[in-house]
Amino acid sequence: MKVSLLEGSRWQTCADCAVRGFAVCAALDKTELWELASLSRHIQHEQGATVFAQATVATSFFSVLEGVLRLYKLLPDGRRQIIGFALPGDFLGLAGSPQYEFSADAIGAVTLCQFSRAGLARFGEDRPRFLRRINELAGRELTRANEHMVLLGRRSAEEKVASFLIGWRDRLAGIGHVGEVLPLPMGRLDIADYLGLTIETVSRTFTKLERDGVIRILTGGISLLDTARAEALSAA
Amino acid sequence: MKVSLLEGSRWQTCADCAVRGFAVCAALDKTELWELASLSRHIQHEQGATVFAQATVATSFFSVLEGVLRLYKLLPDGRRQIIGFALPGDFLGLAGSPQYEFSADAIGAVTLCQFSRAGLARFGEDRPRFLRRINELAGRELTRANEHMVLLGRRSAEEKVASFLIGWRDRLAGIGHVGEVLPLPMGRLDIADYLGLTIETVSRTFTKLERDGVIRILTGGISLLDTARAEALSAA
DNA sequence: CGTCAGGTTGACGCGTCTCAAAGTGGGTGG
DNA sequence: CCACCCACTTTGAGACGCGTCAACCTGACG
Repeated sequence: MKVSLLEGSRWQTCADCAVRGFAVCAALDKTELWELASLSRHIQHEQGATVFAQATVATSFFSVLEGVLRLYKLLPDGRRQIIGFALPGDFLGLAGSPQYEFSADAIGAVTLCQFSRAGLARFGEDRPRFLRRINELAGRELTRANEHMVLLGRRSAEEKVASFLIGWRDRLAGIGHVGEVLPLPMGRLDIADYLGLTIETVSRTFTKLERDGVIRILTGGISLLDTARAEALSAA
Repeated sequence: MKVSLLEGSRWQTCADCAVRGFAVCAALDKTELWELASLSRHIQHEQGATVFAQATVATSFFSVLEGVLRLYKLLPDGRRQIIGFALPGDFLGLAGSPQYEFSADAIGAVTLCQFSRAGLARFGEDRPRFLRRINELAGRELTRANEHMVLLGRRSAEEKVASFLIGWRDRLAGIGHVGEVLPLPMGRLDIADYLGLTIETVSRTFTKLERDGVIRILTGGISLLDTARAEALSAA
């Protein structure tokens, strides 16, 4: 069974944008929205494409419209840490540094709303409501980062995988996903690099969770059989 | 040899505050500074005191004036992850959530500038310059968090310790610390919980680095003998 | 039906954790 | 001023979880 995620949504203008309700622009009124629209353009990337790379000049901000991206940092010797996955509504560029702090690439096809750094900075300069919105998103990101640190530093492999599944389920729920099947558009290697594990350990842990009746493994996703157990592991 | 850190600095008004140049208030002009001062009060905490605890109602924001705090999250079973150390100039409360996301306690004596949540929120509400300053600090914090994730997920014990030392050196340098001795006001257990290791592993790794001529261990700090080597380990 | 990328499984080794004991320095009270 | 105490740190020995290396499986696609 093939599991898909947020396919087929389309838009015409900012006002009826699919992520209007939870993206950066949620804070704006109609007039501002029009002005912002004039600063943005939609871009698409296909599976695997790199949207921007760590340490290159940060010329743009992005807001995700459709699809999922992996955000990661590389060590000189090639070790990779995925610091997060970006979903529709997520804003990229919060760090505000002149170079990108991490790389981002598309997992599956993605559609983004692109803004020039300078343009958006000028737009926001004197709009407290917009700035507060940015703060809100940054705060949320910071909270996620803090929880991720606990996961990476203090949890076992099994707890890591369970936390990831629960966290992913909750994020998808937050953008309106329903259904008893949890799509996992990223591969095992991405999950491993997100959790600070190897692909083999992730695979073994999935198998163990399935053997224990906590999940069922499907192609492209899983199904949570024993939610309580998974949540316990994830909180533990 | 006892190593001390930022002892003895005093202030009278916000205008000649010790952290005036790099705290939140750096963005404010004289008039605003006076208004902000009326919203704040100085508080002190002694060694080991908890300033605020995870999951309690977040009634205040804080700006660190003197001393060092550890910021940490606890798992139900007592495992602890230190997500960062707060130094003079650091602002606490960026997450903006109604409950504190983590606990903070004093390592040694600390002096803080305390603001009521509501008061500061009102103050900032319509001051873009202040909001942008908050954004800047949040961005910096986010960058640090991202790097911390790489450290926790993808580095060996030796690399972790070296990264910690280099990072700590740079942060102290950033607030004006000079001298060839690097003070470490936090204990080994704090370092372990910051790096996602056990105290024994941290201790062993310090010893190894000393044996290899990279550092010299002093009471309350270290001295970096082979900076290049330490930096190499830290970047690796 | 062959190919290929991604996923799974197994055997083994290593790095870090665990448990235990001894060392060290600062502070306190006699 | 010394002796004791206590928290913190260091060191050692052994166990174990996860990484490594290698082989095999599976499903999608041509």
